[in-house]
Amino acid sequence: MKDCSQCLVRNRAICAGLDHDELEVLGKLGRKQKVTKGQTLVWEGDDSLVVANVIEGVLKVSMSISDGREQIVGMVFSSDFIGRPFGQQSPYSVTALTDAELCIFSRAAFDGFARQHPELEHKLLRRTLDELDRTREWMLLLGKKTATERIATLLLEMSSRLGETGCAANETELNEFELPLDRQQIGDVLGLTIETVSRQLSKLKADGIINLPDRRRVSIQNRQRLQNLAAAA
Amino acid sequence: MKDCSQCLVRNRAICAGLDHDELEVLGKLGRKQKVTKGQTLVWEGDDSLVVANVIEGVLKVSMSISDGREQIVGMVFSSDFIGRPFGQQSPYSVTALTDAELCIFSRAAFDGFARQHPELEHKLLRRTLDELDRTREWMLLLGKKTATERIATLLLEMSSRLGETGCAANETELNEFELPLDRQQIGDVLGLTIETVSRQLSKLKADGIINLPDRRRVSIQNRQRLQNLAAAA
DNA sequence: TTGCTTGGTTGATCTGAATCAAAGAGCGTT
DNA sequence: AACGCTCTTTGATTCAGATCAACCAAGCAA
Repeated sequence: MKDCSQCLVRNRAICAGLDHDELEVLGKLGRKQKVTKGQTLVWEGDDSLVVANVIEGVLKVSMSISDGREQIVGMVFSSDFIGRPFGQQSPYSVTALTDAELCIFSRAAFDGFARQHPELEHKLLRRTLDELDRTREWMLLLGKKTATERIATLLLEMSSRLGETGCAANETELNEFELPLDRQQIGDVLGLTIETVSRQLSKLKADGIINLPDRRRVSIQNRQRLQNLAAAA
Repeated sequence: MKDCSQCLVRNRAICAGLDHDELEVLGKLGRKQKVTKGQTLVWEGDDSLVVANVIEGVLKVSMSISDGREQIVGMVFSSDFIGRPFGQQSPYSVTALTDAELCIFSRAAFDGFARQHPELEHKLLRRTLDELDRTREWMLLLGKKTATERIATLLLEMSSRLGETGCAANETELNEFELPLDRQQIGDVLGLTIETVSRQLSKLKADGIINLPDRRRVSIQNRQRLQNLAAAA
């Protein structure tokens, strides 16, 4: 890697907080890599060979049953961490939903570096705890929420996570954004079929709560009503 | 705390690996506490004041929607860690499913100790990563599996987790065990109603796959068929 | 212009699990 | 042994979302 100090996610990824020398060592272990939309970086069940920071783009984390049913179990955004450190196999696949740019490390090398840099492990721990919280929130959605509640929750979550910039002064809830998911993928996140997703979105549009300028764009017309529908905890 | 060296989970909990002096310091921060079945230790949304190691017993981690719908998002067994370190609020409740014995720490004190003991944080990180894997596996269940598959998966999971002793030479898959959950709670783990749970269990019994000696006991008669029904990934 | 492809919508019908309703079964108390 | 309690099972009915089946719209190639 050329120069971590110029990295787009320098202050938001887990490498933030490392000093100049440490960054130099870590930088030698990693390499920048572009992946294209649809490309799978890690396959469920395969040896866990790489981990990475996301510099730019959105990826999905998914698990599936042998007959083809698939569930998206996580979404990874700019500055987030990808992969399964300290584990022989990856229990899930990681696939790019948009073109993306990553900072990739061999898992073994990263594990070794991490064990020697408590500050890095601490950041990774905090991130993992946050991810666990989000995942549990999603379990509540999958176990107990109705189709309408699920769609509303997803739109609000995307509005919020796509608006994150890492800069505390600049946390926006976007009112218009481009979904990094097609209808099938929305279904795979929410535990619904493509038809149900489509119907629910059409309903929200008919009710004037959202607008759908094109296949991928969503514009929130009435956030309050959307929040009511999401049946927040 | 009197003496960590005598602790039942000495070699399995996250404190394993600390040396004598460290253990003494940590021991002074913690206290043993018994909780009775049904008692709630941490309330969803409240300040995260305590964390703990489970010495003995089983607890549930749950989240709910304001109208009362509840989802169990995790189960905690002997030697597991409870609570939300490094966070102001706890996003979930923790409630004892059986009488239990805990080793409790104030969250703030534990956070401080952890930050100064990388080995402890490392153990906590590994545990959190494992818990995240299990949680994602459960998302697949909630999003995509049928009622039959869910019940079969739960029975196999309980058989395996109740059989864990921490001693690698002694990992058993129990063929008969006592469920720490009543029917309602099974429903709350699986995203099903109590009636569906009851019907599915009756069906498995009628098919000779399991036996139900009493309300809480389960005895697996044909593990292979149960595994087939679970539709493993 | 036509045809083809991919992704999305809409309608009709079906079904697995929820809901509604009523019995049982086990158990401690009097 | 009769009562009240909680938990569980079983049966009848309903319904949200799945499935099956057209159809539509945008992009693009020839």
